[in-house]
Amino acid sequence: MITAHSHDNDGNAAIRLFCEMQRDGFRPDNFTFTSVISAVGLVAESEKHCQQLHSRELFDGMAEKLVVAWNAMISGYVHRGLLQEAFKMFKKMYLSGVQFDEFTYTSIISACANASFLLLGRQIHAYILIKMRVKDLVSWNAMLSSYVNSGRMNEAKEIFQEMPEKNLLTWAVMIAGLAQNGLGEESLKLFNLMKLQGFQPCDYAFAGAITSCAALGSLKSGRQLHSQLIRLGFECSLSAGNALITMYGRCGVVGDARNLFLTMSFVDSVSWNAMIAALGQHGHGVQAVELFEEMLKEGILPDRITFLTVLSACSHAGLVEEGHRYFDAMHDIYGITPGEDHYARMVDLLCRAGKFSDANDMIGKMPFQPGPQIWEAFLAGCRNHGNMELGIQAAERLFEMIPQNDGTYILLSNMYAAKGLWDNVSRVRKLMRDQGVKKEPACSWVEAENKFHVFMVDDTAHPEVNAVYSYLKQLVLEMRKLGYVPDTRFVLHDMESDQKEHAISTHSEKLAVAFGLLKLPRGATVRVFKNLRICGDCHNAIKYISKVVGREIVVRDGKRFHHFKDGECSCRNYW
DNA sequence: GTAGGGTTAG
Repeated sequence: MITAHSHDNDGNAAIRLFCEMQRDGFRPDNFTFTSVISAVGLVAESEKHCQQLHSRELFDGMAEKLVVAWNAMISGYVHRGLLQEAFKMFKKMYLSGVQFDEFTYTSIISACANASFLLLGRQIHAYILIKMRVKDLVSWNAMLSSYVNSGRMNEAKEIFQEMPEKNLLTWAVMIAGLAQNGLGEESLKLFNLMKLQGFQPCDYAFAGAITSCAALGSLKSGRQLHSQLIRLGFECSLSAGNALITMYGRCGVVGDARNLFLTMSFVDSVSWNAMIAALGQHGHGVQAVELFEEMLKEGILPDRITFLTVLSACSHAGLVEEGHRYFDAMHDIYGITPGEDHYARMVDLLCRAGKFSDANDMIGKMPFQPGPQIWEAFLAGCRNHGNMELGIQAAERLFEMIPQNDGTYILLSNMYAAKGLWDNVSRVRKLMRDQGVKKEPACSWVEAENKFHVFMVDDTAHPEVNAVYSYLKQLVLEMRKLGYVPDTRFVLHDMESDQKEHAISTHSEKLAVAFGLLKLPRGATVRVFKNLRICGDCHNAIKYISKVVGREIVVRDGKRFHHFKDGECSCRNYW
């Protein structure tokens, strides 16, 4: 009977029965003890029917400790989140010479997955791999997801290869893991392989694949996945639906995201957060804020992420007052303590708006030391407003905190270049070289003719690059007639001025835009993606291009979207 | 008598 309650997850009922049993004078045996240990493990300390009953005492009192009892102890600890205790028990078990079985392994793997005890996890993992060749599928999956969750994708791939069998969950974990770790193309390949091997993808696998499309900007594959999803009857899946909202937003079609959001039969706070984020990334700050207010009216509680997205939305749209109001409300009304990330959004909002002294006040009010996030936001704002003095201060802090971060050097060097202080530019560049820091290469890509075309600066690798350059030349002639003047302040090295013009004319985003215009059907919107922030001259040039060709051009850079149309950009130069 | 694996939002 005690076991039955334990199986029903009713730990308290089992404990009560055990107390009765003892009161009536029955002596519990090993089996009873094990069940009760398990029952105690199910219940939180504060909710336990009998506070005096501790699994550890029961365990220590057992005359003969079989593997089952050890397992019950370990899984109880894991269940209550006492991971250190679980590891201690595991070690003790090893020292006592009792052989582990698959129950032991799964509990301990799960403990490794739940914590950042990665080092310990690795030792145990190595041990398990050697000691136990035969594992069941669930243990393998637990191991796989612990690697995926800690971002160790090479190890995860090894495990995935090594697994003697796989199920739906194995595939889903791997597909989502690749998506989250910047390996979108591999993730989509795996999704197709899954189907080829006869597995019908579940909605979690779909969600992972859709997330990859969002990262890559592959609207085409994203739409295909959406229709497959409907055909297979997963239309109501929350995780897939939420991933789709993000995918549409991140692929530049925020209207499609909104349509989906409005027609989904179930939504949760993740859906709301995703939709608010999509609006914010496209610079629709007012709409984002309105949606947030609607969320509150519907009685849905905002969380930390909701506030991050709302503050970002305010920042991209210059809604300073609203930002302040929500920042205060977060703590005062919703009881959420702002983290460094929330403060960083506020600093970003204020600096972007040129309110540096307010930003400094904000930093002064922080209950902890400002970290890299704060100074990065500060520096970016200084760069936008050409505030050299404060920019240098922020950069110095960043050099101390994260000397290997390429962005600091680049922003600082950009600031000097914009003012024509070329000596300082070369000093920063030298410092960067001396520190062994490499700039992440800029690249832009565009989806056309069923594949992605990637362009680097001054690209020579793409097979059709000559056609792109000659088309760009033609475009520039037309643009100049409308008043376009190349802005060479955005070159990073000092050189002769015609060389500077050449240098900016080959920026990757210009190449990708030109290629898209050449290859996509007449009149179709061109959607270009860039890994870093768009360059100021490119931003200006693409405005002119949109006017010359009479087409809409959408660029997603590392931070946000720019919709170019009729010579204007949706960001209204606020970015 | 003991156990366990997933997803979506920034």
